[in-house]
Amino acid sequence: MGDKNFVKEITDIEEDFAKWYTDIVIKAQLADYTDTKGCIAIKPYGYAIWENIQEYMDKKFKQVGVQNVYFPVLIPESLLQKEKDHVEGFAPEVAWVTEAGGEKLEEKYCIRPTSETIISTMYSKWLSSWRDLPMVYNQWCNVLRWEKETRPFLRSREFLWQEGHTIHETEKEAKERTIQMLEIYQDVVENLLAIPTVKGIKTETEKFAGAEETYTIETMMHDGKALQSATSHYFGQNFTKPFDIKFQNRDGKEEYAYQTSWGSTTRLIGAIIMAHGDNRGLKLPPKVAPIQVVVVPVAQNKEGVLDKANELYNSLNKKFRAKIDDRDNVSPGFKFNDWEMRGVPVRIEIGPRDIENGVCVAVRRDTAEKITIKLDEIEMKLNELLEDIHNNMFNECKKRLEEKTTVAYNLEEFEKNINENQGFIKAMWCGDAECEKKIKDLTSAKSRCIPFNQEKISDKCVCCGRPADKLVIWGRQY
RNA sequence: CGAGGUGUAGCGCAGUUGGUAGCGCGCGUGGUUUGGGACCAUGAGGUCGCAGGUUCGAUCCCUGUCGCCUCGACCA
Repeated sequence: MGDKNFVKEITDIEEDFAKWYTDIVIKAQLADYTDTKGCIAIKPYGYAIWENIQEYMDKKFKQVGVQNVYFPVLIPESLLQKEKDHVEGFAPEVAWVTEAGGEKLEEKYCIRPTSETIISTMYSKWLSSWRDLPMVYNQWCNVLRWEKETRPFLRSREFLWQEGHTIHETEKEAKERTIQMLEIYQDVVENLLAIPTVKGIKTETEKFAGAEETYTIETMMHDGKALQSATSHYFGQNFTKPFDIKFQNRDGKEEYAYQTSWGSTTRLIGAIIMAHGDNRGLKLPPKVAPIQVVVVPVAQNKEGVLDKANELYNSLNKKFRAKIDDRDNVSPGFKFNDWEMRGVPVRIEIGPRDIENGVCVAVRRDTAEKITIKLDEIEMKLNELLEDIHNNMFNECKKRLEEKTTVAYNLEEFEKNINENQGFIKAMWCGDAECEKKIKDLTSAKSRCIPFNQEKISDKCVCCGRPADKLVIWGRQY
C-alpha cells in the first residue's frame, strides 16, 4: 500500500500551499514524477478520478449531439502555419519530430499542442453541402506543450484532455454551441466536482490564439488564486477561411463555415485538490471519488468481525464505489488517517461492539462527524450522507469565493485588496489593453473574465479613470 | 535565461580531517496487538547523480556535466 510514514509529513496548508499541493499529489498516490522531465505518471487512484470525470462529461456531450473521433498526434509543419495568430500563440511551446526510421524527414511534424489545424483540414475535405452541417466532433486524447515550469496536473508538458471542434452553417448556431458547451463545463465543475464557478468572456489580451471570442469558467482555489477550469472558443471564420472549409448554402452559394472549439483537461484534478483539500489531506467530492466509502474493520482478528465487515462491504459495493481495508499489518487508527489523507468521503468503522448492537459508525471526511447507523438502514443513510457532503463541500467553496471577492475603485484599493486578501477583485475597466497591462505589472493580477453577471459598481476605469462600462473579475492565477 | 542551494538505501537524513558507509521511517518473515498514526524478534536493501583529474587509494579534494529546489526574468 505504499509508504506508511507519509501522513505526518504533509506540509501545513497555510504555511506553504505549493508544497502542500505536491505532497498531496504524491502521498495520496494520485500521480508520481517520471524520468521524462515535466511529465507525470498518473497512478490508478488519480486516473480513476479522471475516468469518473470523463464518464460524466462524455454522457453530457452525447446528450447534445457530440460524436467522438480521433485524429493523429503528429501534425505537418505546413498545417500549423496556416492560421497566423494560432502559430504565434503555440510555436514557442511545440515539440518537433524531425527524424524517423533513421532518416531526416522532408517535412517535420509537430506533436499536437492542440488539434484545430489537423481537424480543420479534414473538415475541409468532408464538407460540401449545408446538409453536412453541423459537424460536432470531440476527441479524448493527449497533447504536448513544452512548458518551462511544470506542476503535476496543473501544468505538465503532456496532459490528457478532451477537445471538441465543431463547424456550423451560421454564426448564430456556432455562438450558441460555444455557450452550450461552456454551460456543460459549468455543470461538470459545479455538480460533479462541487466547485462554484464564475462564467464569462475573456478580454482580447487573454483570449485563445486565433479565436474571435473565448469563454471561460474560473474557479477559486484554497489560497484565493484563480484557476481557469475550462474554455470554449468561437472562431468565426478565422480557421475556415485559411483551411478552406466551405459549403454550398441553401441558396446554392459557396460560403465558409463558422467554427468553435472547447476543451477541458486533467487540470480539473488539480482543481479538486486545491479547491477542497485541507490539513488532513485530500478531500474528494463524492461524485468523483474513486472510493466513496471505505469499510474499516476494528479488531478484525476477533471471531466474526471480518466476516461481518465483508458482508457489509459486499452489500455497499452494489450501490456505491466501496472498498474494504482488511490490511492486517496496520492498526485501525492508521487506516483512519490514511483514508482521510486520501480523501475518501465516508469511512465506516465496524467492530465487535457494533456487531453486537447491529450498527456501524460512519465518519464524514468533510466535517469529521461520527454517526452511528443501523446496519439495515445503511444504504439509505449513505445516499443522504454523500449528497449532503457534496452540498456542504460546494457551499464551503462558495463561501470562500464570496469572502475573497472584493471590490476596488482605484489602483491603490486594487493593490491593497490583492495583497491582503489574494482572491478575486471586481473592478470596472475601460476596455484598453494598456490598463490591463499596467494592472498586471503592478499587482501580477490579470483579468480573469468579463462575467456574464454584470454589475455597474462605478462608471470609471479602476486604472485610468476614464469612462468604463465593463465589470471585470481580476485575480492572480495558476 | 540570471543568482543561490542541493544530489549518500524506497523516503527523510547523518558521516568519512581521503582507507569504498550508517541512523530513522518504510519493506520481507514469525508472533502478540487492534474503537484515532501498535509492539517484539528477525531479515533484505547502496558501483555515495554522471564523466574526467589529483592520489598508492576518491563517496570525500579539483574540473566539467546532468537532475532537482528556492528567488528573479520569460510564457500562458
